[in-house]
Order: sequence, then C-alpha cells, then structure tokens
Amino acid sequence: MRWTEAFIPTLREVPQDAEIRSHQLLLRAGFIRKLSSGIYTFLPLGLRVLRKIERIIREEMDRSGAMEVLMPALQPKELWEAGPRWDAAKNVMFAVNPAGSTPHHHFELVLGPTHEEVITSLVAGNINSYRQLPRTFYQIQTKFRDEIRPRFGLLRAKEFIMKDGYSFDLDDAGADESYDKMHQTYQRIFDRCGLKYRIVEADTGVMGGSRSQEFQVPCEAGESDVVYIESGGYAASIEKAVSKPKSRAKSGPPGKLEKFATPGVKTIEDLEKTPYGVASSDQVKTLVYWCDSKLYLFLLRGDHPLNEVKVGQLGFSELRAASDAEIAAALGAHVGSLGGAGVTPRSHPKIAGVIADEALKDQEGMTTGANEDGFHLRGVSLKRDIAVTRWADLRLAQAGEKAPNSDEELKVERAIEVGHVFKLGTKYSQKLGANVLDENGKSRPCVMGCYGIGVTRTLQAIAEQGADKDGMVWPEALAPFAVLLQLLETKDEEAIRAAEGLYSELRDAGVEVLYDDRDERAGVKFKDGDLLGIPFQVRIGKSFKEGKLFEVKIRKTGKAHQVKPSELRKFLHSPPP
RNA sequence: CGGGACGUAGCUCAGCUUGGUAGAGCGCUAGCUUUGGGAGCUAGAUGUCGCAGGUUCAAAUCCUGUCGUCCCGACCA
Repeated sequence: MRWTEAFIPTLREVPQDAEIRSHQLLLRAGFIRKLSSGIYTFLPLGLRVLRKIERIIREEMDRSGAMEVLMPALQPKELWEAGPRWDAAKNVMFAVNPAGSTPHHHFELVLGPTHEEVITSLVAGNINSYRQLPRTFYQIQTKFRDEIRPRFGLLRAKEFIMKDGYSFDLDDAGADESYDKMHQTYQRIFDRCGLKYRIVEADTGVMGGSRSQEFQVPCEAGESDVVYIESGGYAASIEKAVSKPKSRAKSGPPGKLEKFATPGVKTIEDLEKTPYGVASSDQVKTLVYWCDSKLYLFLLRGDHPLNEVKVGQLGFSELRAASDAEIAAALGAHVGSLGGAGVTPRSHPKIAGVIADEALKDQEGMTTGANEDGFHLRGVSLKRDIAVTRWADLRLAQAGEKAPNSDEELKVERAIEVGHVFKLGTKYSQKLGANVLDENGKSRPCVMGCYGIGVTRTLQAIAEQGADKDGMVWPEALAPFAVLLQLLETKDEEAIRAAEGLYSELRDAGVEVLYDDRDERAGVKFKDGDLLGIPFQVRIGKSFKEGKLFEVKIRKTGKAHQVKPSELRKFLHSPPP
C-alpha cells in the first residue's frame, strides 16, 4: 500500500485523553480513534493487526478441535433471566429498544456481554446424547458491557472483541481434559503473539465454577495485581493468592486481659508509636461489614489487609463496609477503638457473627480495641477472650510474605489480563437444561468450561509490552505490514525508480509492504516509521545515491544495515540478531 | 455513584485571577528556499470559546444548571 493513498493519520503530539503509553501510541500512529468514551474505531493499520491476532486465535482453536460459530449480539432478555447470573449481569448489560418509537417487541433485547447463555441454550436444544460429546465451540466477536468506568483505551472498553470458547463434556474428568486442552491452546496463542505472560490461579467471580486461571501480561499499566514467586512455583491473582504470614514481633505468652487508656488513638499506626509501642503484628484489627444485610465483625492481624473477595467466597453475595454511625450503634464505640473481645450474640444482638483470619488462631497477648472510645485491651487471648464464630483465610497476600508452597518470597506486580479459563461445572447447563442421556439412559447436565480472550485488549497489551521510546514495536507475526519501504531521496529520479521497482517486486513476491512515497523530509518519515513499529524499514536514500545500497533498519534492534539490492530478500528472510 | 481535573482552531495549549475587537505552536492551502531524525521565510484559510440560562452597557472570562472527557475509587474480560 502506498502511504499517499492510505489513511494513516499520525499525530505528532500526545492526545489529551490518553494516559498510558500504548493508548497514546495507538492513537498517534493512526491505529485507532475514539468515537466516545470506551468506544473506538479501528483504522486500517489497527484493523490489520487485529485481524492477524484473530487469525492466530482461529488457527490454534481449530487445531485444538474447537469449532467456530457466530452468535447474535442481540439476545432476548428472557434468556438471561432464565440463566444463573441475571442479577449480576443486568448491571453491565445494555438493553435495546427502538430509539424512536414505542417498542414493538413482545420481549426486550439486550446486547450480549458474553455468550454462555446463548451457547448453552443452543446445546440444550440440539445435543441430546453422550455420543455427541465432547464438543467445544468458539466465537470471535464484538461484545458489549456498560462499563461503569471505561479506561485506558482498548483495555477497558464498552464495546470490545472477544474470543470466547465453550466446552461441553459428559463428566468431570472430560471437562478437566477440555480445560487442559484449552490451557495449552492459550499458551500457543499468546506465545505466537510474542507476549511475555504469567499464568495465575484465579477467582471465578460471577462466572462461577471450580477451576480458573488467568493469563496475565506483566505491565505497569495493568489493572490486575498478580502475586508470584520468581522460580515459578506459585502464581495467583491478588484476589485468590494465599500466603504464609510473617511471624509476629513478639508472640506473647497467655497473659491477663487488661484495659488501658489510649486517648486519641485511631489507627494501627497510632498504637505502634510511643508511648504504646505495640507492633502492628501484635494487634488485632477489627473491621465491620454488612454481608447480605447482616453485620459481621472481621478480625485480622494489624499488619494484614482484608481481601474482600475472600469474604465474598464465604458465601455472601452482597458486601459493603459499615459506616461509622452504623458501627457505633452496634458496638457502642467508633472506628479506632473496636474489638471482638466480649462480643457475643447476647451482648451485641446486632452483630451476626465474628469471623477471624486463620493467622490469629491460638494467638495470645494481642492488643485490640475495647469497644469503648479511647480504650484498648492488651493481653488478649483469641481462644479465651474472643468468641470467634468462624475461622477463614481473609488475608490479602502481600509482597515479602512467603508463598504457601515454598519459602520463597512473594512478589506483586501489575498486569493486564488477556485470557481467562474456567471450569464451570453444571451451573449453566442445569439452569438452562443442557442435559444429555448417558450410556445408562440417565439424563445428566453437561459439564461445561468457558475460555475467554480479550482480543482488542490483547492488541493493546502487545503494543504496551513492545513499545520503546520511539513508538511501537510489533512482532513480525502481527505487524500491520512486514516491510516499510521509505523513499528518502524524493527528487532523485533513479531513487524513485528503484523504490517503485522494489515496491512492485515485493508485492509480487507476496510481501506485505507499506511504501512511504510521500514528498516528506527524511526526518518525518523516520519518526512516523518508528512510531508505526513495522519490523523492517527499507530505506532508499543516501547510501543508494552514493553506492546503490539499500539501508535496512530493524525496528526492534534499532540497527541499520547496508544491503545490496540483490540480497535484500535474503536479508529480510533471515536478518541478523 | 463518590472524589479530583478539564472542555477555547484538525492537534497540543495560552487567555479567565482583575469582564472591553479570539490568540500561539504544530497541522492545512499557495509560493520560494531547504532536504538523513518531526525545516525556514512569506502570504492565506480555519472558531456556535461544550450547551442552556442568569448577572452586566458589555461574558471565553463572573454565577447557576446541564452535557461531555480524563484521572483516583467501587465493578470487571
């Protein structure tokens, strides 16, 4: 393609509404444009990259034996109401009706945020026998979510392209096999995309299910926190991560429970300071949450943050921190002086339970609030003084703690989630009637798995991971073009002839080439060329004029090489490192 | 939805405090010069100052409302 006939609106300056590198570069290089918040147009170059990512996904999904289908974006609301997660999903779905007149549907439509319900109902209606299993379907298409806060360009958009795969098996073992196959397929896909990524144990969230892993691309601009150890023996999302706590500053012997005055002390840190000098690890932190309309106390060691996702896993569906006023009404003290000691259903009828983190089990000599403003208790024994109704892992894993399965220190890094695999079980198939008869003639719900890749998000993650100070750097498999041919001596007849000739030759040979034939100064072409990130820049300029040589700059290394025209094809085929 | 910032030319932004003829750089058009890392000079075109009210002789500027955008948080692939 000739640049002078293409649509490549590059920007010299950083667009005002782009914060992170990849978003800025995609806009500046003319790959995408924003239509509205979280809604983007793919321009020709961006679309070429998108199509290449999709092609890799299709090839690998097909290789795994999955079959592609195309499902409707418009879906009946009733289908969702019949499914297992309407309450959670309705908050992110767009409802659709004619904009200009009164609705003429008998039912409402929604724009699909994902397609588990659709595929499950398809299978329910068309697969009846265990002989028709296992089957794995996939789709690559636009999905819609009314994100409460779109951000970072394609990373969190209202309209985005996803690959979703869905497996149906007769039994659990089969589902595990399907899951493992997809897990491998995902590695092949992301490897081919040239991404460095980490596979982490993950929470299943509203999807539900029993096994789940995320494919995370380490990157400062990411929205997920990933916990891992260098050796690779453990990696989990921050929501899921488990850790061994550090030992306490001074694990006290059983002592006498004693109340002492702490005027003005409101925080764990206040109590650490003189004159009190109580290490945070020797304190019990008391948090109060509304869980499904009941108040619960959550106790953790002073140096351990609460992981709200783990609280949700205890079986609560709605969770919200109690306000100071609500707490005062229930406990008789304000935040800063709260504690679990002496709290029982009889003494505090508004408190439905005291849930304590496992790290506190059997601890003695702790310090905690006295449920009386300005007073704390020391010598607290968890066993003796606090009526814990339930023990659980409530802790947010922290960098510097030890992994659960080794003595290696955990690290935490930001990452972009590009893929997620779930073993769903029978949650959807039961609810939507995707049953088959097994070999004994007994009806059983299919055991399902689902497997997502954020395609548009992956595109930006690749841009983010590959970028350098001059622009984007695309891997050869995904670059919008393989070669950028730059004519630099725009007034030199011989150079023009050589460039035109090379352009035809490369095209005839099936090389994807973008020919920068603009009447621009060399500097402009260099800057634009580096910005786009095409792997090879073949320059016809000074060295051609002087010695009939092409100059090939390899974008990744930044190195320029003088190449004889006759050896160009060979050079491009096997470039120096 | 809570907190913060912003909305002026295609893009990046100044002007607003202290009301008085709408600005710069880049880009665009034409010409001359220049020609290997976003050229120089000359001449041009380009604006409902987000929108709606209000205050005022007079509003980009002050006030109120509203819409939009971005950032932090809650939500999530």
